[in-house]
Formats: sequence, C-alpha cells, structure tokens
Amino acid sequence: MFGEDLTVSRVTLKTLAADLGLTEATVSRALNDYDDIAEQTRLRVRKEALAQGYAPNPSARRLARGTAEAVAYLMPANQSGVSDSFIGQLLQGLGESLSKRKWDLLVMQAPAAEDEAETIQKLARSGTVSGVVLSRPYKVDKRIKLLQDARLPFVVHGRSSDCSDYAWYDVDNTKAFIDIVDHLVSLGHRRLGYVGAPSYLNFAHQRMQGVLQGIKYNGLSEADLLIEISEMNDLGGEQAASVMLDCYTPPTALICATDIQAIGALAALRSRGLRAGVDVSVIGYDGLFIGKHSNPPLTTMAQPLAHSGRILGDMLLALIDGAEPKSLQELRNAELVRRMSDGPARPSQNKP
Amino acid sequence: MFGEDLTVSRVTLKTLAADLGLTEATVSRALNDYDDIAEQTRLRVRKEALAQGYAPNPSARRLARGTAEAVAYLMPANQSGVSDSFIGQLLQGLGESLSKRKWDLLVMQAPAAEDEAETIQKLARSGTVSGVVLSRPYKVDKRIKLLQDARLPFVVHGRSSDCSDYAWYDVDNTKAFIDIVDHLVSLGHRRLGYVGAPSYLNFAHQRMQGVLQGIKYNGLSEADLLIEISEMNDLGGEQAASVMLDCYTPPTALICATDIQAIGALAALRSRGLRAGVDVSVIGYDGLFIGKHSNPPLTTMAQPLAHSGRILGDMLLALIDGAEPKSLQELRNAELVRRMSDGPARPSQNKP
DNA sequence: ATTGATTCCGAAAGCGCTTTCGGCGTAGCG
DNA sequence: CGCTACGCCGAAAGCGCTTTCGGAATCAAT
Repeated sequence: MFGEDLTVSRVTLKTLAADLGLTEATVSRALNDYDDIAEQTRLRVRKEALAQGYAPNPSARRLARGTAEAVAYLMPANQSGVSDSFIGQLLQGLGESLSKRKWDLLVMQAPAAEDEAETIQKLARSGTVSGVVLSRPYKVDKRIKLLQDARLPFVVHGRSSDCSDYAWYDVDNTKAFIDIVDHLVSLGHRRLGYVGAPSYLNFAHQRMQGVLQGIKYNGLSEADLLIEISEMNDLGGEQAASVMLDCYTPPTALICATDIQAIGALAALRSRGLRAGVDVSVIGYDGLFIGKHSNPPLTTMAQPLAHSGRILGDMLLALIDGAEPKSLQELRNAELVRRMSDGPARPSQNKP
Repeated sequence: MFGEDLTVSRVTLKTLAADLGLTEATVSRALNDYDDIAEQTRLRVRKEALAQGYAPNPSARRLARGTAEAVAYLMPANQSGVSDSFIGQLLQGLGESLSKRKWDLLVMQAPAAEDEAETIQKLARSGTVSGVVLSRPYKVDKRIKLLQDARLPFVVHGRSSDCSDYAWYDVDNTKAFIDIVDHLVSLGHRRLGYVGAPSYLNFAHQRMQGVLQGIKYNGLSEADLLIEISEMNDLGGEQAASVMLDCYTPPTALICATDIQAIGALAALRSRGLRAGVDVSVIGYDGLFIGKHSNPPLTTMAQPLAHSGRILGDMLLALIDGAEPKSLQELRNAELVRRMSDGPARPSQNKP
C-alpha cells in the first residue's frame, strides 16, 4: 500500500545545493534575496526549491540567526469556569499580524498561578520567543516586572495600575463606567447597585473607580451606591444582585462589571418577578454576543475587540523592531449599546 | 538606572561547563539524566544550573535531537463571524497535556481556505512540529490526506466521512440527533423542522443523517420533515426557522444543528408571538453556556468537551510515540439537557 | 596591457545543543 | 600482580542553517 520509500529523506539545503551544483551558502543567500546573487541563479534556485518542495528547518534557522521568530500569548488562567470567547478572536488577529513575517504564535499558560514567574523566566532565558502578549493584567502584576527585567519585548492587553513604562492596548474602563452612571442618572436613577469583579484584576479596579467617580460627578453620595463583589460568572452575578435586590431600599439600577455577571443579575430579577428595563435597569460591560439573546436583551458597554489581536500583534512587532514602549500605548473607548434591560426609573421607586 | 551590563550574555551550556570545570557534553548529560554521570557531579551541575538560571535553547536542542518538541493546533477558519468559545477550553486542555513533556503548543491558521494545503505541506516538510490537531473536518477533507502523505502524526477533533485510517475524537452526532427525534416524537410531535448547517462540514452531515434516520425509525415519512440549511449563526437560524414557521403546515418542533442557530430560532418564534416549549418546541446542540440564559432557556444536546483538549493531546502524544492510529479513535455520546424550549405537542396542532 | 572596481560565488566558522565513541582511572577478579 | 570490568568523563562530530570573508572571474577605466 505504502510502497514508496518510508524514509522520507528531507530535502535540506545540502541536498538542494548538491542537486544544483552550488554550495549551501549560495542557495541560502539566493533564497533569502541577498543582492550578491546573480538574478539568473536566484531564479534557478527558487525554481528547484519549489519543485522539490523545500522548506527550511526553522530550528536551524533560528539557531543560526539567533532569533526566535515566534511570540507567545500568555493565556489567562481560566479562573471562573467560563470559557472566554474572545480568545479565539484574539488569536486569530495575532496570527494574521504575525503571518506577515511568517512568525509562529505559541500559546502558553502557567501550570499554576505561583508558577507564572518561573514560566516567564524560562521563556525569557531560553529565547523560545522574541516577544510576549500578556492578557488581563493584575492591579500590580509581577509578570510585567519580570518581563521588563528579562528585557523581553511584550505588550499588554489591558493595563496594570502603573502602566507608564510599557506598551499596552486597553479600553478606557473608567470612562466607560462613568458613562454608564451618567446614562442611568439621566434616566432618573438615584439609587444604584454595582456588581463588581475581584479587584486584583486591574480592569475590575478601573471599572469600580469609574462607578465611584460617576457617582461623585453626578452629585450623588456613596450612600446611594450599593456594592457587591462577585466571581466573574453568571452565578456570582445572580447572587450579588440578589443581595442588593433583597435589601431594604434596593437600587433601581444595577451596573455589572461584566456581561456574564449581568446575565446572572437578569436571572435574579426574573426569579423575583421583576422586569429588567422596567422595574430595575441592568447594564453590563463587554458587548458579548450572548447579550443579544438574553432575557431581556442586555444593554451593555461594548468594547471594541474586533481587531485587538491584530493591533497587539503589530505593536509587538514594532516593539521588537526597536520602537519605544511608551510610544505604543493605545486607549479606546467603549460604546453604549442600548437593548432592553435599561429604562427610566419609576417615579414611585425613588420615594419609598 | 539600568546600570548593569546591557549585554545580558545568556548562560549557555558552554559557560555553564566552563564555570563548573566540565565539558559541555558532561553537563548536557547530567542535565538530561544520563546514567553514565556520577550522582555527585549530577547534583553539582543541577545546582549550578539552577543558580545561574540556565534554560536550554530550544532551537539548538531541537536541531540536535531532530525533533520538534511542539505540536500545532490548526484553528478552524472563523466562517460565520461567531467566535467559537470552545477554542479557549480546547487550547487549555491541549496545553495541559503537552506540558507534561514541556512541549510547545502553537496555533496556526491558513491565510485563506485555498492556502490550507500549502500551509500543511510547509508544516510537514519544515519539521516545525511533530504533530497536529485538526478541528472540524470537512466531509471529505484534503487536509487529512495531506497529513497522511506527509507522515505527520495528527489527530482530528471530529471525523471526516472516511475515518477508518486515522486517530480521532468525536461525539456521535448521528446518535445524538436520532435521540432528539425520539424525544420529540415521544412528546407527541409528528411534524418536524430541521435547521441544518452547511453539509461540507461533516458534523453537519452526520447530524442531518441522524434526523433522517430518526424520522425513519419512528415511522414518520420524509414528508413530515421540513429542512432548511442556514449559516451557523443566530441570523441564519432565525431566517431558516422563519421560513418553516411561515409555511402552510408549520412544524411543531424545530431541531437545530447548533445552539447558535437554535438561539436564532427562538428569536423567530418570539417575533411571531409563539411560545417556545409551548407552541413550538426548539432543541439545539452543543450545550453552550448561552443556552442557559436564552429566552426561554434552551433545551439542547450537550456534548462533552470538558476534557476534549486533554484527550486530544494525549492521543497525539501516544501517536507520536508510535501508537496505531486506528487504536486511537474515541466516540462519546451527547446528553440531552432539558430546559424550557421543548414540550409536548399541542393536540390541536397535529390535526389542521 | 595594467590597474581598480565590480559581480558573483565558495570556504569556513559558528549558532547551542546532543550523542557516539573512546579512554582514563579505579575497582574487582583470579 | 596482571587481568578484565566498570564507572565516569572528554573529544569530536554533527543537526541545518546563516553570514562573514575572501577570491576568482569579469568589466571598465587609465
């Protein structure tokens, strides 16, 4: 059946050169467009290489060139069981960006949180990759310092609290949540609830700050704001919302740190016979697809992550080429997508 | 500020050996647990390596060993705009499996569908990876033949129509959809609608076959089944469902190839004032998180992809170690998760 | 015709690691 | 005491590619 020779003897530079009556050096330079190769032989070499299906061994090339020609994406630890649907998009964008140079994209994740330091140091010292994309930084993130110390180029999707010294791409979380508060206040809401996320994640911290600032800007006091921190999944959101809805003077509007939590909050409303968008407003953040089909459809701040992968990839490439990290910091704005879960405060509610 | 030497002069085997007064060969063997190294020097070497933070250069090692120590995950082309949320989980599982050998995981995607052949051949010939994970095969999938011809070990997540000769991990799609039909028939439904997916994807073909067989087994005729093929997103599902609902004798139950399409079907019901689970039953497939929070919550066949990544990784590793592909074929069953979108057929409906 | 500048290619070293082979020294055997 | 037998390590080749350097041609210029 497989009658051909089983030793698929790779075609290497050496065999190619031999077949062409040239040396490996010449073939290599011809294939890499050096300008000290005659046009004619360059063509001859290319043709033969194509005919034989030659593909250079990346390990050998990397070793000789001393560069990794690859970058790593550090997957965030799946902390709450909810699979992050954005990872696919992000990787796709990164891949597109890297394919321009035919670089490889590898994904890594630390076996455990405490191994992250070691993972990064190994990564840096071994020269496995020439750059790293970091996702979802903590408020103070040791990984960033490690990468800096290792002098390994990296870009962060998000920002840690001290973000002056490195390259990042982020959405203005604080502004987004100020906007949410503004929106709700303009709808007449005066008593708000915030379903937050664990604040060691810096985006969670930023969002909470946004809510707090929004309260202040709108002349409300902190007494007008209930806060519950929950895990970043539907159950967490449901529980946090329940606590607030069951208190003596419940909020008329719920702001949620993430859409997933907002989805949970909607469930809490339903189980109490409350109508989202009528009795209580709920606003999420992320702009997830799921929000279009929740019950009712979720009003949310949508963050633009359509091309975030590509942008991060391009940034990283620029960085590796020597660009200043500080010149590669990009802040985008989220946008309010009104669906059905928000509405004007009911007059009666504010005067218990 | 950065007063230290900027040339971070890597610590290599050579420097390590020099510092230890040994040769590179000895150090290498000590680190790789060869048994012709004295226990005492092995310890001494390990200690020094750890102290200096030595990490071997993977390119050099791979070149010398002649193995890639890495596998690739071929990302499915994002065909319908909906990000696949399972990718994150899959990659995580794969990563766990590979980390046992400290292998790398790289993700690749062909720039365009027609470039897939070239991408795979380059992959095989260059020796970039020693194995490949393929997702979502087509009914007849050229990529599989390419991988076979290239003698590159690979495992498929799913099956193509001729799947006898390679390793795969799949869910019994056909059985799942037979079960769905059985379930609906037992609820009294006699007129069914099927919202299908493009049948060049083999899982779509399998699911349709399941529906067809289910019809037959239950003594229904093909006239009792309406079929609409749509894109695999919510809009496609909504449109397909609309067509069937608007016909003269609409089905009393809708079977959808994927949850995403089922979600769309629910929207079609709502916009017609029909109650899912009461007026018309809707059943999806996948067991996506989103179905828990749709309106109403979606009854679905949940496929077990919790550990699919790990399983695929382990299979691939076994394959690379020389296992027979045919011995690595695993078929799982999906499980009906009843939520709110299905219910008994209304007596009046079956006699127009 | 001599020189100098070009053009194009070969020779060779080297990237950092692995692995085979051989040899030194010490222990065990008769 | 001489022999083999190990245990342990060094020497060296080699993985497949890149890149510097130099040299043989060819060409133009004097």
